[in-house]
Amino acid sequence: MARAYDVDEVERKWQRHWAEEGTYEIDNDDPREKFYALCMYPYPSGPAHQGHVRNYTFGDLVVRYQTMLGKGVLSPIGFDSFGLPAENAAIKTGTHPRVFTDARIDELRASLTRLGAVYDWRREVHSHEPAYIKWTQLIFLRLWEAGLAYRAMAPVNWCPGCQTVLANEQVLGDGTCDRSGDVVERRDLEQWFFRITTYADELLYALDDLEWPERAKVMQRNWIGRSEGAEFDLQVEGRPDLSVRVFTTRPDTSFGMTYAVIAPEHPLVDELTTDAQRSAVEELRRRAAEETEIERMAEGDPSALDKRGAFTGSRVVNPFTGDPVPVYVADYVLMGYGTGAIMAVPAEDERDWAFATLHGLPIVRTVQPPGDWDANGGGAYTGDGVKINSDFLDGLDIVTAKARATEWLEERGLGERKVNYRLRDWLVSRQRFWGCPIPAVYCDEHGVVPVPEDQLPIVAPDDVEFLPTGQSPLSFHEGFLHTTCPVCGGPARRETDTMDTFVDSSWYFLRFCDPWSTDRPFDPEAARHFMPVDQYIGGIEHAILHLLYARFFTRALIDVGLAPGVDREPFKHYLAQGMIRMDGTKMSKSKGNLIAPEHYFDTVGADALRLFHLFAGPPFDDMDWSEQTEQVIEGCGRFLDRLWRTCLSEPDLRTGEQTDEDGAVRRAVHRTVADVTKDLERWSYNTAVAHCMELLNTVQRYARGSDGNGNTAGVHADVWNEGLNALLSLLAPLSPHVTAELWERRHPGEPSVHLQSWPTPDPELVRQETVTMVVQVNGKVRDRIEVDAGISEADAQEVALASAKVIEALDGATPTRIVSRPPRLVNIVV
RNA sequence: GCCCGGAUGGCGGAAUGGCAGACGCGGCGGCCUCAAAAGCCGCUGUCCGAAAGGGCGUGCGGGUUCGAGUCCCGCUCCGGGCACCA
Repeated sequence: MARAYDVDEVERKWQRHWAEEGTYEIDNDDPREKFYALCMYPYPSGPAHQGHVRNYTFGDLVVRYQTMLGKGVLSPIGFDSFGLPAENAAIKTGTHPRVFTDARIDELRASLTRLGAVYDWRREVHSHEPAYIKWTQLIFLRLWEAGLAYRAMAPVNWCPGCQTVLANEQVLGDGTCDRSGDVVERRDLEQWFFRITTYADELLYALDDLEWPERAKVMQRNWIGRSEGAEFDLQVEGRPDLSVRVFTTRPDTSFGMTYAVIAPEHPLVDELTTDAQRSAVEELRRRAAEETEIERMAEGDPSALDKRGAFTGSRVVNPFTGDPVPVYVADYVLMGYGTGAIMAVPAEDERDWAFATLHGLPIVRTVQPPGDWDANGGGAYTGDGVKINSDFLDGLDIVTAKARATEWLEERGLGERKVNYRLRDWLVSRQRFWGCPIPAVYCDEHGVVPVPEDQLPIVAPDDVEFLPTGQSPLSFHEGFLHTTCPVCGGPARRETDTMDTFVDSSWYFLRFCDPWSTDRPFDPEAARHFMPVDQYIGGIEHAILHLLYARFFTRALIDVGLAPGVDREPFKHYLAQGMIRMDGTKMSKSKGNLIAPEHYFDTVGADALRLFHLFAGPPFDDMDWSEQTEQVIEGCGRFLDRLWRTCLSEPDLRTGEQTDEDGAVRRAVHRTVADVTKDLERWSYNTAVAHCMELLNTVQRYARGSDGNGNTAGVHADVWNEGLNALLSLLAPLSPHVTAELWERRHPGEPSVHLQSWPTPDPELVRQETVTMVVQVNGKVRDRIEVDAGISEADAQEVALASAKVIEALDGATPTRIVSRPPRLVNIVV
């Protein structure tokens, strides 16, 4: 595509200029009102792909726009540089993960620069650098000290193909590994956890005030999964010393409990199992233990599950009725939630209903279902209704009955109100090399002991062997492994596990506020100044994990004293950018290479590619990369060519009095300024581009009229300059290179367009003078009449009724009603 | 199964309850040119009509309203999230 200007030369010139001038560097004591613009820092995977381009184009637009608004914008960037791909590459090729990663960082940094994205590069951080590791480890120690980090036995995901433990997020919905496709196994290992559950309620309730996309908030709410109910003891029949505690969200249904269930892993299974039942129970437990996720899923959908279970031989007493009911062991009850035991009420719970019918257990309804319920298939009824068969609860609605039943338990000291969460503590141990080492040592005498802070950072040695053994290479490195106990000085062994990389990304935005700090993770004053992030941009795939962890971490850092006074919510606005798809699927790497941004930087240039990403559709929507995409990108290049030619054209300019056409063009200019400003404020980037295109069309038509073939009075110098200046300003955050170049050529020696103030529209000119008034008869448009924008209701009606087209449409009928919305519309109803 | 989104020309997409289809892509026609490319101008929802003009039209069926792409109720299809959490 032949271009109107040397795109490559212009873009490189300005990229160099911004870097040399330090235009977007900001000091911590900057006096301007702050604005913190942040894109999720990327995992360095090599040159940018189109997903990056989209993300960082949105972010850069915000940085430049807010700067022109006069804010002191903090625009940092860094790299999420720990992670499995680098370690896998090391196993495969022998290259050290750091060498591999540093090379990928250089590539991605170069891509971002070519995109024209601007940052305060002095603040760049890499999560694998000792200067960052040190503080991640210190934070770990402080959380440990505060009881927010602890060690416990836990089942973990083990991938036999990768020979390593996986993070939960690396296990797909069907229980397979997202890299190798192998079925993930469960293993019990002692692991490190962060006590995120302490903050469950706060993390839940604070969501209400966040300006986030609703679906992201809903995902977090579901993930936290708060449920209110009651917990109480079921006395084991004939065993006054033994009871089973259960949790229920439906204490109102207690009179309908016809059996109880405990999880196969429940500690009381052995005690409750009679000799006669032992072999059946053992068989069930064995199967449950061996069972993998995928095998359980294969049983079918939950509603039709074979509710496998075995009778223990014991009975417990229903405290409400005094009746004994049988206790079963069944794998549909999970040890990890609630108490690992339930009262089963088949009439009001679908799972219990399925189990009860399969095992021939009685069913007692305690809520009156609708009259046609059983006729329409029946089953468990979980809706609202009147309580029945429930003694003192009879006649009540469910909400009242729940409260009454809970009170009844509390009065008798049998149980109490209880809130449970689906959210579990965050398992942070990883049996990997390429992550932040956990700063702990094991001493035979003193157990697990924290590494003293003055010994940080603990950095992994370079001379390790990368083998797919399923253990961190650190555990074979004698020099690293052996140390001394900080308490007694005796021989001790280092922790060889590293931290989940989500730990690194849970506080990087705080480090950005003060990346130079050498005596603490960051200066709280700097964090107080810049936090919270005013605009956070990144993929919705991080809606739960990263965003939840970061919200937890910010609170935890405040509470352990590392960030006093900092806002407890790190991200005020979150723009969840949509994914780029090809053929309806998420982009694969091989396909992604075909549309590599570098190719477009070389051909149409970064400005046109940016404009395309902004123009293609709403930023939160997924985008299909199709055959047509190429042509749309070229269209964006054509637009910039026209901009170039128009800005540098030299029509004959006149001065003096302005004509009506001059006035019309001026009004178009000011309306565009108003429209684009509004669009940028509401993230409607595609319409902002459209409005700029419209204005260029208007200005071009205006100029062309003066070429001799139009019927205008020619181009007025003031109108011409006002129009082009506004257009270049409005486009500056969108296509920064070409606008900077054109501005410089039109205003030699003056400050760059990027240092100009964002234009403000003249309200007088934004207001329309005349408006096309629509006249409807019975809601159908019959005429369009140009009227004064300030027309009165009476005049509007008069004009409407005088219209020949309206008279014809009325055909002599008398209006029964006239709805007037001057100056836009009059609707005549007959 | 449950919970969110979404459905508008050939395509991407615009439209505070008030002119549906802005802007762009593609297509058609024209100008320029020896010719092509580039550029420029015009047309481009659909049906009827030579035209003027008119009918119909925002997934489907109802409703509210003077007026519905927009609000309400009931579906269909597509996308996403969660799926034995008691």
